[in-house]
Amino acid sequence: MKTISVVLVDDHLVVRSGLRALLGTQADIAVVAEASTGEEGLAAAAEHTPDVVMMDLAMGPGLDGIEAIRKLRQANPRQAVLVFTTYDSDADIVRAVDAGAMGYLLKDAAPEEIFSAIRGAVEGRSVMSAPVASRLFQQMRNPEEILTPREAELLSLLTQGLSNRELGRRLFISEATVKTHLAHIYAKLGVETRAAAIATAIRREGMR
Amino acid sequence: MKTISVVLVDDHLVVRSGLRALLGTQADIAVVAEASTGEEGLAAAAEHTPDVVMMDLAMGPGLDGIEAIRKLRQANPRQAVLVFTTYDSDADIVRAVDAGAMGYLLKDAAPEEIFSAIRGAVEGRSVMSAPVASRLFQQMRNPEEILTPREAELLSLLTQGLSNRELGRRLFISEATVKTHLAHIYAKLGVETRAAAIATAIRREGMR
DNA sequence: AGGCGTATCAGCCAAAAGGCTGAGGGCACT
DNA sequence: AGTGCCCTCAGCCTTTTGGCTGATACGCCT
Repeated sequence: MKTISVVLVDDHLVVRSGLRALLGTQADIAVVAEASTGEEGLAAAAEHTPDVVMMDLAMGPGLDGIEAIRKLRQANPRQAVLVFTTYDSDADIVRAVDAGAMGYLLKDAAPEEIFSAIRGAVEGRSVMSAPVASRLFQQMRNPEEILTPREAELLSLLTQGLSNRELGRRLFISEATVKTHLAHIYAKLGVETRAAAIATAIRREGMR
Repeated sequence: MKTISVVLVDDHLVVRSGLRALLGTQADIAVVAEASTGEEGLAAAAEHTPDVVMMDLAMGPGLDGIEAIRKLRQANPRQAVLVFTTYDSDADIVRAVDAGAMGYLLKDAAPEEIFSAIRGAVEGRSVMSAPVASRLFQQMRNPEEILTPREAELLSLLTQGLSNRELGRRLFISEATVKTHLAHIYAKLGVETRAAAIATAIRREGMR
C-alpha cells in the first residue's frame, strides 16, 4: 500500500502539531509539510505535490481558505483538498464545495473519521462530518428549504429590485429587521451582496 | 358623435392654456379641467371622469407622472392616459407604457397628431410620436439592442453579482467609468438600482 | 425550566453605490 | 468642418448597504 502524503495548512500551531501527531499514528499517512497561511500552503503544495491538502478555512489576513482551495485545484486537479475547520456555516460549506473541496471535516471529528476521510479523498470519495453532510444535502435538495418562511418572502421581493426601505414597507417591518433578514439570507446563499443574492436566487429557477 | 372630455395635467400654465386653445378648435373635444400637480390631476380625474387625461411626466415635487398614471389606471381603467411631455428618454417611455399609458406624445407634435392621438385613445388605439414609436419598438424587439456593446458586456458581468471595483478590474477600466456605464444602463432599462437592473436583465432571458 | 429557532428592533460605523457635473479623445457620418 | 455617439475618467456629495453587537419576545421541544 502506497503512503499517502499530506500537507497541513492551518494558522494555529497547536492544531497543526496535534494533527501531525494524530496522523503519525497511521502507517500509511505521512505529513510532508505544514503551512500557516494560504500563500504558504500553495507554495508547499507546489513543492511537495501531496496527495491531500488539509486546510482550515479561517486564516488571518491574506489569501482566504476558499480562494486557496480554488488555486490549489487549478494548479493540480489531482490533489484532493480537505477542509478542516471549526465551524459549519452554510455559506462556507457551499463555497468550499464549489471551490473544489473533496471533503469537509469539523475539528471535533473522531480520529477514525479523519483517517477515513483522508484515505477516501485519494480514492475520489468525498467524506464529511455528519452535521456538515446533512446541511449540504438540504442545500442540494432545495436551496430555499433552508430559508425560513420570512426569509423566503423577503428574498422573493428582493428579486424585484426593492430597496431595504421598500422591503420594510411591504412587509410592515423596520429597516433594521430587513437588514437582519438579509444578512441571514446572504449567509445561507453563500454570497455577500444583494446583487449576488438576486442573481443566484433568480437563476435557481422557481424565482422567476 | 359624442364629445370627448379631457383633463389636462401639466405644471406649466402656458402649456395648459396653449393646449386648451388648441383643443378648443376641435368640435368633438372638450377640456373639462386642468391640474398642475399629480395630486390635483387625480382629484380632477376623480371628479370629472374624463375620457382622456393628458399628462406631463415631469412635474415638480409630489407625485410624479409615472405614479400618477398608475393610480389613474387603478382608479378607473376605462379612462385613457396620454403622456404629453418634452423629452423622449428610453426609461420614461418604458415606464409610462407599463404604468398603463395609452400614448406618448412629444410637445412638439403637430396639432393633427395630437387630435388623432386623443381620438384614437378613446377607441383603444395607442398613438405615439414617431421618434417615440421607434425607440419603443427597438426595446420590444430586443431589449439589449439599445445597449452599446460595452454596456452589454458590463451588464452581463453585473448579473454575476460583481461589485463596481470588480467590474472595473475585469474590464480594465476605472471605477468611475464603471459607474458611468451603469448609470446609462439603468436609464435604458428604466430602473434605478443595480438590484433592479440585475433582476430585469436575468429575467429578460438570454442572460442566464 | 432551559434551550433553540424565528422574528423583531437599535445604534454605530465603514464600504459601496448612486446622482450630478464636467471633460477629453476617437470614430463615423454628413 | 461640424455633429453626434461611444468610451474613458474625476470629484463631490448623499443615500444605501453591509458588518457587528446586542437585545426582546414568542413558540416549540425536551
